[in-house]
Amino acid sequence: MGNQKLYKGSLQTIILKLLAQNDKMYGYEITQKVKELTKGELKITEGALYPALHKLEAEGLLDVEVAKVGNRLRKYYKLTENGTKETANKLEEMQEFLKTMQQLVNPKFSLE
Amino acid sequence: MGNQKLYKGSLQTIILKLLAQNDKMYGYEITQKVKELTKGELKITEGALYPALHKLEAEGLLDVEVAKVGNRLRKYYKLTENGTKETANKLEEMQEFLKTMQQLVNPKFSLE
DNA sequence: TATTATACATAAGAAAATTATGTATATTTG
DNA sequence: CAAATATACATAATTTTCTTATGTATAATA
Repeated sequence: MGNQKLYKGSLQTIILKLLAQNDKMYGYEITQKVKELTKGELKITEGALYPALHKLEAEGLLDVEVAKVGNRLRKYYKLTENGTKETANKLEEMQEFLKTMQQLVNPKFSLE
Repeated sequence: MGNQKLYKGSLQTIILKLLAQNDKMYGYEITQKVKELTKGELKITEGALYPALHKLEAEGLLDVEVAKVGNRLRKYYKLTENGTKETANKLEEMQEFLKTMQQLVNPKFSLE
């Protein structure tokens, strides 16, 4: 389908950041929120999202809580204490990266 | 060794950008230039760099020219015509990504 | 009633790194 | 002058993180 210009490694940070802002979210909700916040720029695929959520949970950064809504299940994820700490780290790393890349890539800053 | 916060996929763009600014460069020179420009923030490892250069060459984005300096060889890479076009595309994509991520991650823009 | 949206999941494969080696020459330092 | 560091290439095994494709099932909408 290939629109995607999501650099590998950034998905975790996006998930964590959203959970830091929203307390608890479920998978599908995350995909919709990202689409909304980025005006369709970023589309998180399910094949990337669910494994990422499972991994973050396995690492102890997220807690999961299953809820039944109507007849359908939802898995609500929220940050653990460790997850909150890691979120801060990852956000800082991301900011650094953005700043650095901005400088490398920005045409106004191209003094060799 | 793991400092690295290079998001996967960004290395190609970095290489192309540097070659757009410097006409021709060799591998080792690229690693040093990135280190210098980012004040040590980004360190391009050889295991990532050389395969990336080979790939860009195989895709016809780079031309290579071997030079002998003293008793040691250098492989100078430069953009092909196609490479120049692709560089523009990749830079635009990167700019988009940086803008989008900035919005997602920037604390000042955290209205849910 | 058929399509689209909601909601989860996983498996095969590809892409792009990391980490560890290997080879060799040139320069610097103790 | 010997040892260490820097220069300069390379590749292989492994890991990480996606894409793409597929599967299941319920709810809402056209």
